[in-house]
Amino acid sequence: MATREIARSPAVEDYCKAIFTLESRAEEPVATNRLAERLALTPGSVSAMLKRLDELGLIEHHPYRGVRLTREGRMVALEVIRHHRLLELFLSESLQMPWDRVHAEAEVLEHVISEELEQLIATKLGDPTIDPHGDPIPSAELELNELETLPVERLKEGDTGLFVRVSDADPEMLRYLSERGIAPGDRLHVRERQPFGGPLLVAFGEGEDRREHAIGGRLAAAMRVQLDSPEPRRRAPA
Amino acid sequence: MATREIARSPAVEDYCKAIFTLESRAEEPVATNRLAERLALTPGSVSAMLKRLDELGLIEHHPYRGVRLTREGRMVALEVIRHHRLLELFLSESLQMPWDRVHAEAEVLEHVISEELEQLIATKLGDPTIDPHGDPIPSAELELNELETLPVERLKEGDTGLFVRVSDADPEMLRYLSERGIAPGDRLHVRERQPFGGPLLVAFGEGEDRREHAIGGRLAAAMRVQLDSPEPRRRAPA
DNA sequence: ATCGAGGTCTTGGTGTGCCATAATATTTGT
DNA sequence: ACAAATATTATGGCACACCAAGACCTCGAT
Repeated sequence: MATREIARSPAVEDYCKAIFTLESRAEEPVATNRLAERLALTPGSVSAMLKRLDELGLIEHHPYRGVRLTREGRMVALEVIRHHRLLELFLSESLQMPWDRVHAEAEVLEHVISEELEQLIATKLGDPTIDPHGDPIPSAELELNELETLPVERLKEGDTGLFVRVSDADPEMLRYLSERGIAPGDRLHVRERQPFGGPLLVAFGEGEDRREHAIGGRLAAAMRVQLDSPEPRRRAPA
Repeated sequence: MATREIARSPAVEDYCKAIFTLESRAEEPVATNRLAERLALTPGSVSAMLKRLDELGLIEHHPYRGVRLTREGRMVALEVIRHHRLLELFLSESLQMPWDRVHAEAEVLEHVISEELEQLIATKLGDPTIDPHGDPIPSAELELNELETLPVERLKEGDTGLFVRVSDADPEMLRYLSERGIAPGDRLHVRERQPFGGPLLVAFGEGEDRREHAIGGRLAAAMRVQLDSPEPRRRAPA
């Protein structure tokens, strides 16, 4: 029952990666339609592929019930995610590629770099643990430690914390943030929360650099924060 | 009649690249079998693909007569070769990947890097003109200037010159050379030429570093030299 | 100069991976 | 219990490879 090395096409890897991230957002098995949506494919195509992945032993597919990764499938996903995030950091750090472009480039490269190149890049970067968007990088042994974070939209007035992470998927958003000098690692402080699902007024940075910005909409959902006072919080926004 | 950007799969690019290099070794159009051999495919597969490439306007295929690149096809080839050689240099220079491994890695990466990444790499390396094996790198405008070189096997006793280039295709060979401290850029001097197609005794380097090696067989064909006295020479070996 | 023989090349039929669309099946909410 | 939402199967297409069969070319012997 050795790990099967066959049939690891870009498509297969993309499916595993997508299932992995959808799986870690919710406890239930992943639905075909969610997957189709995320991969920008038709449900029919996805259904067919799921059958194959099941036969390959990468997922467990219970028809009409959804899908879960096997241990093996999870390894594939983590491997690819490690590649992706190392590449993002590498492109941004070593080649000065702008923040908002590294994602698209890494999306392709992640499927083709050798283990040896992965290793060289990791070493060159000093075995980093987070990428430029604040996403944690799985270790060489494929251990991933996610930290507990909240999206900005769930913060309350007076909350302080560290802006740690932002989805890398939308270049527009990243450009918006970097134009305003906001980046993961910044301290933040919620000054005011407007009612009716409106934006939050948030101060970023400290001392001289301190600047206020209104954060709302999809942006407030994509930006994630590590709270100073880790007081537990329920699902629903205030 | 704008340059058609469609249908540039890795396979298509590999065909163009292979045709390009075969074409530049001989004046006649490239034969299907040569191509099949170089790409490690069956002639049948190649034949089918050549038909497609012709329809795409990348080659001119005269059935049973061989194949030539069009201007457009040549551009595709040069673009990929530029990628390949920049990547080789980058991997070797910026990431310390050993000389004999960069080729295989570049072989895959060359098809997937964006124009922007190409640009960043070129800039980082200072717009280099030769790669670590001494192969010239096409400019951003896809101009390639090959220098006149002779394989070591065609040198005569007493010849001196610069070892400028070695085929990147055989890692064994590259490892052999680097173990002995021989690399493109070394000066060389032919001490003795053994008869009956035997090896040549060649001194590399100068002063302290000077060392003699016997070079023969496929190695003597793969290593190329820029002669000090560019006295013209005929085809056949002495 | 003609006629094979043998190498070279192309064609045709297949298979695989991955996608699409359309028709069909299953589950779910009311 | 049935419409709506969700998922699956069936069928087809495209890219790209393989093998086997047949077409074409060349060259040497007559």
